[in-house]
Amino acid sequence: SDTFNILIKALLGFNKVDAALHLLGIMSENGCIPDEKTYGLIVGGLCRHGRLHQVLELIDDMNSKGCPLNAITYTTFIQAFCKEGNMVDAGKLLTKMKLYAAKPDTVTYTALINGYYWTGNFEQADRMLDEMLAMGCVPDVFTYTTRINALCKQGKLPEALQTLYSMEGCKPNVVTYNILITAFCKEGKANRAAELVNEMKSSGEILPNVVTYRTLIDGFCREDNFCKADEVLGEMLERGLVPHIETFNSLLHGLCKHEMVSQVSRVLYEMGNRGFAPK
RNA sequence: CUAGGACAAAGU
Repeated sequence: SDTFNILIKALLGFNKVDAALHLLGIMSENGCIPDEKTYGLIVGGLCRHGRLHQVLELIDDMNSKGCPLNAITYTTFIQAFCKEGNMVDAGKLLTKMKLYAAKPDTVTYTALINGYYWTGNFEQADRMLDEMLAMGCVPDVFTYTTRINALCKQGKLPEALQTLYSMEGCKPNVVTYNILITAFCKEGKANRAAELVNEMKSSGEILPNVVTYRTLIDGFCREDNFCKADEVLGEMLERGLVPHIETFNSLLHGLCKHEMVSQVSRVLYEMGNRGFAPK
């Protein structure tokens, strides 16, 4: 069944979910028993395509074959509901999962916490975190980052920063910082955001990525600080990162408005260098 | 040797 798992994984990589399902059938016909991973792969594929009803059918099939869902597969399924914003079914699944002695872990809880806060249910998100800790699961970067995101979305930036600086057992990464950078930019504090970028750089291990730069450039643009935005673009290009065409456009918009002609031509030149055609 | 969880996306 290892062989089949490799094939199934490959098919799913090409989004060939039906072909993978077909292969699952063939497997059984040939007396090859799908294992937990086989099912996990297929559930993941179905979830990614929003075909949650078929997952339910598959679960029946699994049960009849004496192969109950394991923790990973439960989590995959739970997360699919979270992504749809269907926290009712996500919560039901969690209950079921606990009943079946498949212990929810940090990944499971983080997915749920993220789901609750995206749907604006911050109280429940906090409760999930409490439950997670009570169950002895250790928060990791993903958990902290999700929590910081929730605080930011509620406008609690001071608390978010406090959380950043009190992380234990793991270190913030570029995503953690990006979330805070976004939050400051949205509050019209692009300068503060830029400080955070410097802070992450000076940590020596975390490098800004395209998301970081794009966020910061947009932040400066919405404050009409196109000089700074242009500076950031320059740094980005120096580092060999490729901005999205929209980033160029939003910057050009501002530079034109302020009649910063020489910089406009320079940006256009840089665009051309990178194979972007103005459109 | 990686089957599951976290981030941005302008102007008009």
